[in-house]
Amino acid sequence: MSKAQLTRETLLPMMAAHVLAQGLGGASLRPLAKAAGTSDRMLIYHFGNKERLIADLLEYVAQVYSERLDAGMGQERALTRQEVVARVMAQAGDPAMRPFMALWWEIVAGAARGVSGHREAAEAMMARLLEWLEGQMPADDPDPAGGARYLLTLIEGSLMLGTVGHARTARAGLHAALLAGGAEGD
Amino acid sequence: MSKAQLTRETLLPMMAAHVLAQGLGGASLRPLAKAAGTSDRMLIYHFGNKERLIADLLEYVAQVYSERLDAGMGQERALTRQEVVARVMAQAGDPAMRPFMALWWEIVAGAARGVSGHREAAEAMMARLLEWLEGQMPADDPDPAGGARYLLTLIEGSLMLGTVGHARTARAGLHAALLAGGAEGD
DNA sequence: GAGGTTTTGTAGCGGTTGCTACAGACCTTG
DNA sequence: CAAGGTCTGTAGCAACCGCTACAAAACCTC
Repeated sequence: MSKAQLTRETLLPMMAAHVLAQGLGGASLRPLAKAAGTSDRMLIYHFGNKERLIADLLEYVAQVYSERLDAGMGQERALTRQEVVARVMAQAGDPAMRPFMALWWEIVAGAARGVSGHREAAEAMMARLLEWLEGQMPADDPDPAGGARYLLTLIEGSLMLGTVGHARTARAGLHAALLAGGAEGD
Repeated sequence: MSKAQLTRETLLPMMAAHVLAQGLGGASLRPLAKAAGTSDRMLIYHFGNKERLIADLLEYVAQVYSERLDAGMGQERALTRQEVVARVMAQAGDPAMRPFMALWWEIVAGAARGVSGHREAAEAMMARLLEWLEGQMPADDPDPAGGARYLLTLIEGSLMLGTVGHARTARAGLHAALLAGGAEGD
């Protein structure tokens, strides 16, 4: 075990880190291999071709994302829908999440173009986030299932507007959404 | 005028068509030039370098998008917020819009990575759409400005979920959003 | 230790990338 | 017609792309 053995499982985390930092666009074999401490030759050997490598890599990223959500699962429920949204937006706005958000939009773009593996990964991540959101809905919520879908739509719209320079618009949108029938003024 | 003269203005539309069809990812000089009926040599001559070319191209796309919104501006206002959303979603779901949506997510991804020109183009398009939405709000809406921002957030979230295989989730989210305090059942 | 399979390094192929050097065509101005 | 700028075609550079041929290690089994 003096030399770290190189298998798909040991390779994927290091390549995922590289893709998070550098983006999917520039994810070519040689830089990817360097980040994982191997050669392009070995990546092809282990994954067959680049297309399968990227698909496997995204599947791995989706799985890591799932596990991270599970880790944050334990906390007590929020009391209102606003609070649910505020928590998620705060977490997504965390600078540590920036590389992940950047990768996320690349995955969405790939899904829109039909690039193999992208839609699957994105779909899995959204399904997981939806499930998590359902578990986070206030205990007295009249419609937790529909509400979670509603909040997911709002949240993702807000995140997109935020990355595009319209954070202000998104904030106003959330405000109008969640305080429409609410108690607090302003 | 036997030979079409090649200026930035005549080049941009043809390159925009190519990028809409093929995506930004594979937008390299030679294919772009071929689509525009020139050589890579001339593209560099007219735009300086690829970075500026893409930035100019996206600016042009944003402008075309603006004009298209203006063209659809004339119709009478919707009567309810639901109707506004339904119209926009129907238009965005039109197969003719698919290439544009695919390009859109690539622009968002570029904006998230800080690629030059992407954030500007995306911001302009969202600003334009927001303005358009404000003009489309029902005449009796209690808060047209906030409502437009709210609907924009919802719509963009729905579009993203749709391209990622979660159209069903988006539909449920919209349903929960717009019929929550509404009058009509189902 | 022989034989066979699995894993790895070296080198390179044909193609594409953004960009440039050079020269010739063109068109305008004197 | 000459001079000088604007425009464009040809050719090519150095770097990179995904991928492969070949051979040598490393390993496991008998």
